[in-house]
Amino acid sequence: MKLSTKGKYGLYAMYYLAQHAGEGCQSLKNVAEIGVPEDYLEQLLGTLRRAGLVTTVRGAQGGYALAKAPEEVTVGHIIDALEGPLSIADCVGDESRCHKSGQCPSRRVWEYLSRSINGLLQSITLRDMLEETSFDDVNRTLTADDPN
Amino acid sequence: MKLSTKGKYGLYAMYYLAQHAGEGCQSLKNVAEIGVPEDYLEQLLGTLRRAGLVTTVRGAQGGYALAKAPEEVTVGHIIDALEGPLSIADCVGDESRCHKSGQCPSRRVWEYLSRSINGLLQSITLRDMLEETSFDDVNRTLTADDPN
DNA sequence: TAAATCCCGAGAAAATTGGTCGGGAATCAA
DNA sequence: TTGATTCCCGACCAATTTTCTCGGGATTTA
Repeated sequence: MKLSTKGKYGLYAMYYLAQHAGEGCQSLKNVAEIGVPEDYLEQLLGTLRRAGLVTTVRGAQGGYALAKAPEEVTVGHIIDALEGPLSIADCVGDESRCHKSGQCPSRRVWEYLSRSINGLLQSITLRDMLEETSFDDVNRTLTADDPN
Repeated sequence: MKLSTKGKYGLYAMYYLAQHAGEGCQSLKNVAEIGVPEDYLEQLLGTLRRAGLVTTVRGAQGGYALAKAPEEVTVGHIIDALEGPLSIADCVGDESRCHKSGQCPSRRVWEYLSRSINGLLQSITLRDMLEETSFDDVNRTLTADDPN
């Protein structure tokens, strides 16, 4: 089980922008210094823009910047935008075969996991990353307010 | 972001075996009633056997059974076996570029997420699924004892 | 006008997933 | 012993997704 690099690349890029917030916008070429192919990164940043997470300025001296303050952007926002929402539901095979889908234990497990993982992802902001706190110290509660 | 069906199929199969524990072993054909193509399921069960999660009996009247009690098998065991361990680490690009990989905030996030999600997966057993308790009621702690 | 820079869609290459097939090996029952 | 049942295993393939590339267009600055 693994996450694709899309989400990882996206987080690197967003973190880069967070570090350089206040310095004006950063060109694609600058952001690509994090070690991602420019042409590919451009696509990802386009997606992040359409998701409302970054703003762009076109033309010379243009570039990318965070659309919100670092404390308002969570890891979950970034991953959702790039990889789509965590989806593990959808009963196996045709639904008709799945009578009592409401109580299906496997489904209940998936739903519980979805909620928990989403809560986890939503609990970490770019601000948290900028500060050097250890995440483990934080006593995070997993009460997901956006059950997906 | 999504889990593949492999893990889901595997969990269905293991749950089926848990439900029929004590009835002797179940043939592939029986297990396939959960709605998974037989030939494909056979592969998954083979993987689960090699992971030590199921035992098999060959020959007529043979079949599959849980290798351990339902309370000893976690969702994490099943998903690890079928999809490999949750891996989101591995610094982007060539390592050389990633000086101070020890403190890299993105890496710290991935590692924290890995530990948390693994803890979550390990906290649910087949026994939990057999009993109709709501997972949300359980106040689960996310202290992963196997940081992966 | 020229340079810088983002925007966008069309793909191509590689990896993964999901599924199929054919034959072999073990066991049981007649 | 023979045949039916059932698991075992490797090879293979189709579909999908991921990762990446390319070419040209639009916008802005100098």
